[in-house]
Amino acid sequence: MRISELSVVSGVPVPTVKFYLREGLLAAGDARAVNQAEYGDEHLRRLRLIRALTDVGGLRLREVRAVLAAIDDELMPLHDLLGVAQYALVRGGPNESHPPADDSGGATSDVDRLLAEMGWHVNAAAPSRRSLAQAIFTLRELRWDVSIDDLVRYARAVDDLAAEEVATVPDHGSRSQIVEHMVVGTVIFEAVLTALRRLAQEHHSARRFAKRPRLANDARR
Amino acid sequence: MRISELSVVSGVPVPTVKFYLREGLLAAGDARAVNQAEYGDEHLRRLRLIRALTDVGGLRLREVRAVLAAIDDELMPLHDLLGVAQYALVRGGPNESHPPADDSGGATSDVDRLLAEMGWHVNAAAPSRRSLAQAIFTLRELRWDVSIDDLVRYARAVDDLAAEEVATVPDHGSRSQIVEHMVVGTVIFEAVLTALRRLAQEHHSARRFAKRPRLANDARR
DNA sequence: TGACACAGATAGTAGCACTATCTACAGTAT
DNA sequence: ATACTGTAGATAGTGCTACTATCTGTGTCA
Repeated sequence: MRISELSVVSGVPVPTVKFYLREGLLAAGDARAVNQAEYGDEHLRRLRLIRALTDVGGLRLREVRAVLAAIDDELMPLHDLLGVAQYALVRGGPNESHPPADDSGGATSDVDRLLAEMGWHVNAAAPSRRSLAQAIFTLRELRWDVSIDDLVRYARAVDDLAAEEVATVPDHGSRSQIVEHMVVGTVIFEAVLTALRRLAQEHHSARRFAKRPRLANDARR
Repeated sequence: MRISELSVVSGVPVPTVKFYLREGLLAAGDARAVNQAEYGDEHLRRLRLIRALTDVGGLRLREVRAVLAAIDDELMPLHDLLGVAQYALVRGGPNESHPPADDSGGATSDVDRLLAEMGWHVNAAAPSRRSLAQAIFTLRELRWDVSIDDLVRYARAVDDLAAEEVATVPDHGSRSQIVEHMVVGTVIFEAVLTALRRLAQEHHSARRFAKRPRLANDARR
């Protein structure tokens, strides 16, 4: 497969493919001559993964790069991989410098209490701890009271889901397949979950706030 | 309150506050003289909301503007507001032009089937429909089979949550309070849910993949 | 009265994700 | 042999976003 064909089947413009090559997101093709290279299925697959992570997952290329590096790092233990993927994912990673966010409301300790309540054992440095604390802090700043019980309710809802997701990671197959499964599961199913929550909200919101329930096929806006 | 004080208590630099004023995200202060204006609590509150939406919710300013406009539009029916908020939220709104994404896998009709299965009545033009279909399509492109049953499992997990969220929207208080509640609930709790899912994943992943399970005196539920 | 803060305006910056163009060469069609 | 198209690799430029800097004229307050 030459670069133009790769471009056509993936839907990614040739200059962009070249850009990804330069950026090291995509391995170079098999050079046949000084101006000819051959690309295979693994290139197509990687390209699709990159676009899935950016378009659906909303990752930036820097984050995609970190995830791909973790996928390709044969030495990285499997149980570290999720952490790396998540670290790459969290909004406001090493770049966006959130201020230490004076935690006078005790959002951080609320997170600790929640984890204890749920029996979740999570690395103290897990970036999601900080995101969660930040979100709770922000809610309180907007005068929204969030109790541990509220959080527990949310936590229970995702607990089974997460357990099942982890359980469905295959234990056979090549390492790269397993790893890709975990990453895709983390990133893309997040989009799925978000979309579903919004659909559910719209349904319940319509039932509560709509004056007369419409014929249900009303395309407004 | 003068602009410098507003800046200090909100943690937003003065030039940025000025920028928001220019952009119409923040109402002008009460002018006392040609170079003096007074800002009140509502300015602080609005400023905090802007930062919450951008920092925690990950919205762009254009989207924030749309949400704020909806909040301030006294004529907009309450049950349309969630839609507007969501429309502003969806990745790839009017700007990022996703291709129609040749839906040969039938992701769109799967979404329809799922909605029927759940009994959810959702506007045909709801942007979340498209996001969900896009995510499903992407998963299948990555050779991940997603069944309706899988989706239903996810949907059930968020159904109760969404119902409760909608139920806790107060029916008293000023319109702007109600509206702000809905927006904050949609946007910020999404961040909460995401963080919780990742924490749960990390816990379950550690239990499965860590070589030696730790002392593990964790009574789950 | 003199240092300082402020409003409003214009201009500049940094980061991101591409996109365009150029050169030199290679394969293919005629 | 010659023209044409495609390609690798390099450098430079674009469009967008979210600020950030600086300037001017003015007002406040010690």
